[in-house]
This record gives sequence, C-alpha cells and structure tokens, in this order.
Amino acid sequence: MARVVSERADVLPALGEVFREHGFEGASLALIGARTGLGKGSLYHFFPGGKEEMAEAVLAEIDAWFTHEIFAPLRESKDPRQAIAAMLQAIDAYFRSGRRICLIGAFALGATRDRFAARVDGYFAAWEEALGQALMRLGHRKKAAVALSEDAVAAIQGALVLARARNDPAIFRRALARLGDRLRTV
Amino acid sequence: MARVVSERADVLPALGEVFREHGFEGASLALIGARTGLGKGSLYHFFPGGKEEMAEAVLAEIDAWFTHEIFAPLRESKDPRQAIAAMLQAIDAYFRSGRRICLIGAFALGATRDRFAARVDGYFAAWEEALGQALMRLGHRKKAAVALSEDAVAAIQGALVLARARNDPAIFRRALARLGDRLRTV
DNA sequence: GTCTATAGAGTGATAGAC
DNA sequence: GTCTATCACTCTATAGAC
Repeated sequence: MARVVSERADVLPALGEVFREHGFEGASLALIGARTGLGKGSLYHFFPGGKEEMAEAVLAEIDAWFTHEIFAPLRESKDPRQAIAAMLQAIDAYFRSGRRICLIGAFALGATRDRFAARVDGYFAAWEEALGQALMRLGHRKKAAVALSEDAVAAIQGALVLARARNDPAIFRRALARLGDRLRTV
Repeated sequence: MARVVSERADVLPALGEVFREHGFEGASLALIGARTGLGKGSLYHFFPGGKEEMAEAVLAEIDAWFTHEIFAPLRESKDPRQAIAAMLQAIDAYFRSGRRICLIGAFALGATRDRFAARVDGYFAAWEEALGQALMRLGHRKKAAVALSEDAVAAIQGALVLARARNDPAIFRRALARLGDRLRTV
C-alpha cells in the first residue's frame, strides 16, 4: 500500500476550494476525496468529526491567515495609512481580484451560519475592530471609525457577491479602488 | 382524499423561504414537501423539472417583484430623489431589516450561480441600470451614476451578508442609512 | 511488536426522480 | 409510494516507520 505521508494542514487548501466551489452541503465526501487525493480512511483519520470538522479546520486556517496578515498589521502598524493600503492590496490578492469568494461570507448566508456561528461572527468582528483601530489612529473619532470600518467590510463582501454574480472581476477591483479613496479621507 | 386546490404560484413563497434558509443543495424534497404541504406527486406535477424548476420559478418571481416594485419606479419616476428614498424603504421592508437574506445573492456565491447564471446576472444588471438612471436624472454624470449605483447595490448585498453573519439586523439598517446619505449627495 | 497513514468495501439512511 | 443513486460515515485490512 502506497504511503504518501501527508498531514492535516496539507489538505486544507484543497478542502477550502471544494467548500468554496460547492458549499458545505454540496461538498460531498466523494468530491472531497477526489480533490484532496485522499481516501475516506485518510480523511476520517485526519478529521474524525467528518465534514463538520473539515470545514471547521478550513475556517480556522482562514481566520489565522487573516489575523496574521490583515488584522495584526492594522492594529499594530505605526503607519495606519500604509497599513490600510496594505490591507487593500492583500485583500485583492487573497480574493484573486474577485474571482474567489469569501468562504466565511458564503457560509454566513446559508444554513451553515448557525453551525459555525462563532467563527463567522468572530471573523467579521475582528476585521471591523482592527480596521476601526487603524482608522482612529488615522485621526477619525471613534464613532466615525466604527461606521467607516463596518461600511468597508460590507463593501468588500458586497463586491465579492456582485463580482461573482455578474462574473466580472473588474467589479471587485473598482470597489476596492473606491474603498481606498473613502478610507484615505479623514 | 382531501383536494385542496392550489396552483404553482401559491407555493412559491414557501418555496422561496426553504431555499433561503437551506440553500439549493440543502433544500431537500422532504423539507420542501413539509413546508409547502405538498406531496412529491403534487410538486412534480407543478414543477416537472424538479428542484431546478422550483428554484427557477422562485427566482423569476423575485425578479418580477423587483422589476415592478423597485426598478420600474427608479426608471420612470418624475422625482428621482423620491424614487431612491422609496427604493431604500422597499428594500428595508423586503429584507426585513436584514433578517432576510437575498436569495439571488446567496445563489451567486454557490455552485448554483452557473445553473441560474442568466437570472443572477440579469437581476443585478437591472438593479444597477435602473438606479443609475435615477441618479443621472438627479444630476450625476453618467460615469458617476454608474459608479454610485454599483457601489449602492454592493453595499446592500454586503450589509445583508454582515447582518446575517453577525446576527444583528441593526447592521443592515445602519448601512441603509449611510447609503441614503451617499445617494442624496449630488 | 506499535503506531500512523492509507485504501476501500460495506453500513443504513436519504436523496431526487418519477 | 417506488425506484436507484448517492450520501456521510464505519470498519477492517495493510503498508511501512519506528
């Protein structure tokens, strides 16, 4: 029996893509097996909790990525203006200029939202909080910073919906450009 | 056998709610049968094409509602300022202040997007076009009107995602209020 | 020998189609 | 209601690393 040693973390990217493309319900184990190249044995070895644990692991990885790459810089940077510009650039890259959807946003709209409520809520709460901090250090008052960060996160999610709905990544890029203008104005 | 005469159109609201709550894949025929009160026989009598035809009929009904209640007034009203205000009010009512998601937006994010591509694309295209017309009559130049309407539709979709993600309808109402301000400024 | 990664036949339940 | 396909999942077996 071939033994291609792998570990849990190795299959998370493929797992994420399957969930992105088919949703939680639509991602069958057959599909997951095909895309990860793993049999059910391996899958259940890595994720004894089945599909739910697989999705949870994917969400946790996304959360960790955003925390490290986006939220922490927003919170800690000495230069909030630069941190916000970096956020927009990282977001453009992460979502492949609108060709890739936000798995957490997609989960939020489905019946999956309640199953992963903590992760879904926590992700957006952290994003808004981190961006709000940067905006305050940029000179906004607390109320304005909260409103603006809520608006920004919503604008990104909405642009992802629209870009995919209309199958036009340019929609996402235009939205990011407008958002950049709005976030630069104090 | 009781014969409660009903027709296709009667079951569309219930059908819409099931798809909203469970998504296309998650809405099983058992669930649909329970919520509509119809057996599989009746369902296949009304919708010979099965689930796909059911979803298509729901999308068509939503499209018709928006065309009549939102898009047409935006295009035809003599008073674009009032038409835009009416749009925001109708949207708030339709989405129950953020407690109800946009089925078309949800479909756009899933694998269902390709299946119903024409409806999904057409819905958002019509919305943007209608709002853009109202904005031009309000005094915006074409480019600004197009950008602003794209921004507005995205803001609404994003607010729906966020409101549901964070389980807080107030997010949606705040977003609509900010959007109202932005659309009033020429 | 033990342990971990693997494969996949087999389980009952439930899916959508008709 | 009946059909067949497919679902998530279980379980046994096995290979190789120690």
